Amino acid sequence: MKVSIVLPPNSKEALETRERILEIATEQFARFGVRTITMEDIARQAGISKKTIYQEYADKRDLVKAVFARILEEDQKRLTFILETEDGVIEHLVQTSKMMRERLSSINPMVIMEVQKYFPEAWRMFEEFKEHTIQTDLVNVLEKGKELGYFRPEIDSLILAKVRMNQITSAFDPSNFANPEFNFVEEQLVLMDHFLHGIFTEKGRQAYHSQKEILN
DNA sequence: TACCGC
DNA sequence: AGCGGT
Repeated sequence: MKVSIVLPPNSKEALETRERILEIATEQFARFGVRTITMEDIARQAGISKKTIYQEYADKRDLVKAVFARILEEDQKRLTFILETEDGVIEHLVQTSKMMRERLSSINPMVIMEVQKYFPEAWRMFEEFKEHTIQTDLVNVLEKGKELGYFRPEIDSLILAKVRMNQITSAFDPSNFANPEFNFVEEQLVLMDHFLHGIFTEKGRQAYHSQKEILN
């Protein structure tokens, strides 16, 4: 039996078709995987025809890329915004770990493997994001944190930014996912915590922990 | 919605 | 076989 999702008859068309497709795709891909969800599934849930989807997106790869691009963009905005506020270093760190937990635990880990394997262009976008945005962001936080006395003054921001990036990358290694014991989200959070405690001053450590109490 | 081809 | 694409 087919289950059809009935939407409010015309929820004001507040969302453009393109946007609706993107939202449904984002949610469905994250929950069930980019391979198990078909273009037809998305069309059905959106209450439109496949043809309409293909008017907005050239093909499935294009749609997967758009989904990823949007997630990355949103996260980036949230993070740079925090760092632009005065000080903001500690808030940025705690917010980052919160975002990672929320984001990663809402994504079926299988999706990560599928995208690496079957949607290399979308994966490439993620890698570029890592290499440019995350690295730049890290160097900025590290520098600012040093100036404000949260991190030990002798640390090399660029080297440590790269170390941190390698930690992130290593947790994404497909061989990890083969192990059922492996908790992807937990590993990322533990690695981040460990990294931070290696560079905190006492002031930084305390600020981090009290900020965590407040925000989490 | 039917259909093709991978 | 079933999905992407027409």
